[in-house]
Parts: sequence; C-alpha cells; structure tokens
Amino acid sequence: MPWEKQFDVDEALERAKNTFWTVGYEAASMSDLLKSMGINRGSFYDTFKSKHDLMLTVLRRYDANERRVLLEAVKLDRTPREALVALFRALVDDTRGPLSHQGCFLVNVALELSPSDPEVAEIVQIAFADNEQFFLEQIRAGQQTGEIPTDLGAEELSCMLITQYVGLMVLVRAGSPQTVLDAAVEQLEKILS
Amino acid sequence: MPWEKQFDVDEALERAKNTFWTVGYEAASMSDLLKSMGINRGSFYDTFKSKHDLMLTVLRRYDANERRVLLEAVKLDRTPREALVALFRALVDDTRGPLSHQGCFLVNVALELSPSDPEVAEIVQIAFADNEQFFLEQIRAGQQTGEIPTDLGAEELSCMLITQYVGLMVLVRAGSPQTVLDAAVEQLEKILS
DNA sequence: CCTGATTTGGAATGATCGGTATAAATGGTA
DNA sequence: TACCATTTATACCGATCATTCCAAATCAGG
Repeated sequence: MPWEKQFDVDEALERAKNTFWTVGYEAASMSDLLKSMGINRGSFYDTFKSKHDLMLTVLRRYDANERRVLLEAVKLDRTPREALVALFRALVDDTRGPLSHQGCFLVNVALELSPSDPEVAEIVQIAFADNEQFFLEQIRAGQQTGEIPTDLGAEELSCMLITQYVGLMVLVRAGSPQTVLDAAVEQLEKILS
Repeated sequence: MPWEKQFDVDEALERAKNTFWTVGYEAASMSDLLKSMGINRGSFYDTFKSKHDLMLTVLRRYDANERRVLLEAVKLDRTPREALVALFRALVDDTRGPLSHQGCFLVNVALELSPSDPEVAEIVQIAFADNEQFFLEQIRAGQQTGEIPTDLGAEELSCMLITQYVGLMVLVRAGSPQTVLDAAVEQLEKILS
C-alpha cells in the first residue's frame, strides 16, 4: 500500500466535518473521528497532525467550499432582493431532512471555540465580515434598482442581517418551532420591500 | 463542622455558572468546577449529585434569577418601545468590562447541549418562547399607544426580535466589532419607530 | 524475488475524565 | 469526656482522553 495515500483525504475531511458539526469539537473524541473518517491512528497523525489542526483545516474548507459557494449560488438568476430572500429561506428550510437541527457549522464552532482559540476566532470573524459585505452589496444594488427601500441605512441593515443569519442558525439547532423561523424570515422580507 | 453545610450552596452555584459560562459544559472538568466552587468532591456529589444535574440546576437558576429578572427590570419606568430598546442596548453594552465576550449563558448552553440533551432543550425552548412572548406583549402595547408602527405584524416582529437577541449574543461571544453590534441595534430601533 | 520506502492496525503512553469509597476531623449533645 | 452524626480531604476506581510508537503488511522499482 505504499507510494500513494490509501484513502481519500477530501472524503475524510468531509466525514470529520460532519462529526464536528453534530457533536462539537470537545465532545468529538479521536475514536469518534477515526471511526467516522474510516482511517487509522497512524494515517491520521501523519496526514492531519493533530485534532486541533484538523479542525482548522475542516473549518477553512467549509468556509471556502460551502459558505462562499452558497453566496455565489444564491445570486444566480436572481435580483439582489431575491438573492437575499432566497438565502434566508434556504437557511430555515435546511431544517427538514435527516441533517436537520444541526445549524451552521461556522456558527457552532464560533460559539464553542472563538473565545479560547484565536486562530478559529480569526477565521470566524473574516467569514462573518464577508457575509456582511455580501449583504451590503445586495442591499445597495437593490436600492439602486428600487426594489429595496432607500429609507433604511444600508450599513445598519447589513449588520442586522448578519445578526439575523447567526440567530436563525442557533434557533434551528436549538429546535425552535418551524413557525417561529418562518415568521422571522417573513418579517425580514417585509422590511426589504 | 457537622450539623449544617459548611459552604454557601447559592454561592457555589454562582461560581459553577461562571465556569460553565466561560468554557462550556464539556470543557469544564470536575476539577475546574470544584476549584472554582471552592468545595471538595464529597460535598459536591452529596449536594449536587452529578455534573449533569449541576448544569440543570444552574440553568434553571439562571433562567429564574437573571433572564426573567432582566425582563422585569427593563420594563420599570419605561414605555413598551423604550423597554425593548433598553433591553437590546443592555445586551450589546455588556461587551465592555471584565466579563465581556461571554455572550448569554442560555444561548451558549442551547447551542452546545440542546441537540443531545432533551432536558436542557426543554428549558431552553421554554425560555426562548417566554422571551418571544415578552417581545409580543411590548409590541402590542406599543402599537396601542402609537409609539410602534402598526403596519408590522406583531407576531412576525416578535419572532424576528428573538432571533436578533440570540444572534447578538453569538456575535458578542465570537468577538464581533462593537460597531457591528451597535449598528444592528440601531437598525432595530429604526424598525420599531 | 528481493529491497526499501510507506502505510497499516493496534499496542502502549501518561494524563485526565466523572464518580465512589473511606478514614480523619469536627463540634454539638449527653 | 465519651459519643456520634456529619463533613471534610484524599486515595482510588475503571474508562477514556489525545498522542506516540512500532512491528507487520504492502507493493513499486530493480
């Protein structure tokens, strides 16, 4: 089995992400991770160095491959306002299905590790700021075409939206009733029109 | 030293809360807890039964003595709209000071334990629903006196407010810039007038 | 069919986990 | 002062923690 890796690194990272996502960083033991990743101890420490480094790798991968990709996907074939609405609808619709009540990986990690882990905190803050920037761009574009009212300050509104984004993800994970999530998004739509 | 407890149970719970609040449930070891509570193992298991039972006790105590008390305090000498504004201002002002960047104990626990701990989930859901009810009452009262616009649905708005509440607490713990927190609250004030 | 670089599974590491057991210390009562 | 219920401090429990280590297994190049 020499000369090349016997397992798919990307697939292993994907599975590690799911374990961290479901139970959190501290509660995910190395045994849990190795089992879900389908590799053995030797391979793990050779390839990923440590549990902490694994988390950083997984987090950066999620940020690039999922968070940013979602923002781009939601813009396709949509006006700015439609893009914002579609994003928030997608967030609360993820509640249905087998992976429900998991919330957002980034938000979960932010709350658990940010205060004690500067490297995580930096990744989280850049991601949050980037989301806020995305909101700001959509709001400004929507205000120019007239589909979003201009009597609301774009900067303040984008800050409220990032707060709403994070809040919704917590409520989803905490198991809040679907009616509450839907109502919150509905109110948001009203404000944007 | 017999005949009566040698330590203040309430004081011990207060200190336990601070430890859970700072590092979370999983990351708080029994050694950490005993040290911060200032009691020994025997006394602990006699009085509090287990780490898990301690968390439930602390959580219920926080809910009754701090969350509910804050809602009542904020209503004193204030109109409904003023009460809502004062509450959100207080949330983001807690960032300053030595206990900053801790967020809300209830929100922290909700995200870490709700998916895996039904007892915690129930306490959290009742607390969130009670906060939402508080928001709804203030909105309706404010709409009757005319200080809050009636073109916004009170139910939807209260759902958005509980989402904002939770979201702000996460951003505080994640270390978001004060400007973002202030802007989000400012936007909220605009919507309420 | 060797050789040797590489990965494998799993044993072993010391530390720490939550929780229990116990014996010494305590101080009001008799 | 002898008694005794109670709390104290600490030794100890098996389990599990993240990590290290190593011999056995593997297979391309020679």
